[in-house]
Amino acid sequence: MGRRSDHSRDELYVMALDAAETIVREDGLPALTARKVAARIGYTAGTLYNLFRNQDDLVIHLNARTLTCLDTELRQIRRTGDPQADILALGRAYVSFISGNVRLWHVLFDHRLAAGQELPDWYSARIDRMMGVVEDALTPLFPADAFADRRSAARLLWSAVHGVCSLSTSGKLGIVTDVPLTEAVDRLVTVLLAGMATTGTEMS
Amino acid sequence: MGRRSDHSRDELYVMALDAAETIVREDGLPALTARKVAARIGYTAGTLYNLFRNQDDLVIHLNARTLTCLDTELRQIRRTGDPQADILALGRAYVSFISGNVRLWHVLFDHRLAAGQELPDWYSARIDRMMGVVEDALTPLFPADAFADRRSAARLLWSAVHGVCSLSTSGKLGIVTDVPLTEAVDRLVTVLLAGMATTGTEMS
DNA sequence: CGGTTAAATTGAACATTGTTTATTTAATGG
DNA sequence: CCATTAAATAAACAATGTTCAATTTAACCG
Repeated sequence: MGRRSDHSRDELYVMALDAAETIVREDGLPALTARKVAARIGYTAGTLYNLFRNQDDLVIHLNARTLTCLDTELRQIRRTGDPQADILALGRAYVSFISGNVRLWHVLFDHRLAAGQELPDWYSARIDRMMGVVEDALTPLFPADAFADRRSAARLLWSAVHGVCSLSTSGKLGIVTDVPLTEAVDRLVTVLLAGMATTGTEMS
Repeated sequence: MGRRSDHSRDELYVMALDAAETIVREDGLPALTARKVAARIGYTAGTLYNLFRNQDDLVIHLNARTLTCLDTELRQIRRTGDPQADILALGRAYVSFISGNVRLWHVLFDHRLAAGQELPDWYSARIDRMMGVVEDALTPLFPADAFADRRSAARLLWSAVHGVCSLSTSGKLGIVTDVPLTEAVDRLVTVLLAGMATTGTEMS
C-alpha cells in the first residue's frame, strides 16, 4: 500500500509512542520490537523509520515522555519550606510513581545507547529540569549563592535514592524482603539530611 | 567433527567464561554473542549449549565470577574497627574495582533475566556473602543482637553507593562532570554515617 | 585388539530481530 | 487530468538465540 491520509505525521508519532508504552507496560523492554509497535498502530515496521531514526531513538522519546510524566508528578508536591518534609514528600512521590510504572521506569535506566552515542541535549535538559525540583527543595539548606553545592547535594541525594529503588525492584538485592521500599527511602532521606546537617552542607 | 579430547568439560567451561569476559571487557554486553564466544575458544555455538543452559545462564556465571572477584578485593581491606574509616575504605575499593572493570561491572546490573525467571540460590548466596563484608564493618555501630538492623543498614548503605556509581558511570546524570566519583562516594558515606549516628542506628 | 556404546561436536536449520530499499500508491497542485 | 512528491509496503539482508539430526571419536569392555 502507498501513501495514506489516515493520520498526520504527528498523530502517527503519538500513536507509535502510545503503542510502545503499552507494550513496555505489559511485557517490558525486551518485548518492544519495531514490528510489534507497527502492528499495534496498523502499519508496518518500515513506517516507523519515517518517524524515528532507529529503535534507540524511539526508546529515547518514550523515556522522555516518562520523564515528563514523572516531572509533573513531582511538581504536584507543594513545598512547605522545610527541606526534611519536602524531600520526604518527593521521595514518596517518586516511589509511588515507580510502583505505578515499574516497567516504564526500568526502561529509563535499562536502555543504553550503542557505544559512542550520546544522549541528545534536549533529553539531558529534561533531566536537569527534573533535578531542579530536588534542588529547589534543598534551597533553605544552602547559602543563596552556593549553586554548585546545592546542585551536587541534590544529585547525590537523588542518586542514592535511585540506588535503593533500583536494587530493590530488580531483585538483585534482598532489600524488599526486609523493608518495604517506601520505608527504605524514608529512612535514607532522613539519614542523609541529618548527615548533611551534621557534616555541613558544602562539599568537602 | 565429533568428540574431541582437546579439553575437559571443566577446562571448556573456564575457557568459555574467559572468552566471555574478554568480549565484555572489549565491547560490552551487546557484543556478547554465542557465536563470538564459541569462535574465540575454537568451537561452535552448539557446544556452548552443552556447558550452559542458555545465554542467560552463561551471563549469570560470568557475573558470579565478577562478584567473587569483587568480594575478594573487598576482603583485602583490613578492618580497623572504626566504621567510618572502614566503610570509607570499602567504598574506595569498590570505586577502584569499578574503574578497573567498568563493563564487567555494568553487566552485573544491566543483565535482567526473562520474566518469571529467578536468580539461582547459589548466586543470591554470593551476594549475601559480599554484603557480609559491609555488615562486618558496621558491627561496632550496633548492639550485638541487632542483626536485622545491621543488615538493613548495610543494604541501605550499599544501595545508596550503588546508585551514585551507577548513575555516574552511565552518563544518565551529570555527576561525573561535577564531582569525581571517588569524592562523591566519600561524601555520601561520610554523610550517611553521620546521619546514622544522629538519628540512631535502629530502623525507624 | 576389535566392536560397541555413548558422549561431544558440528553444521544446518528456524524463527526473530533491526534496518534498508525498490516499488507501489495516494495526495497535491498546476 | 497529469506530473510530482510524499508515504507506506513488502521483500530482502545480516545477525541473533536456540535446537537437533547426523557424524565423529574417545572410552569402555569382552
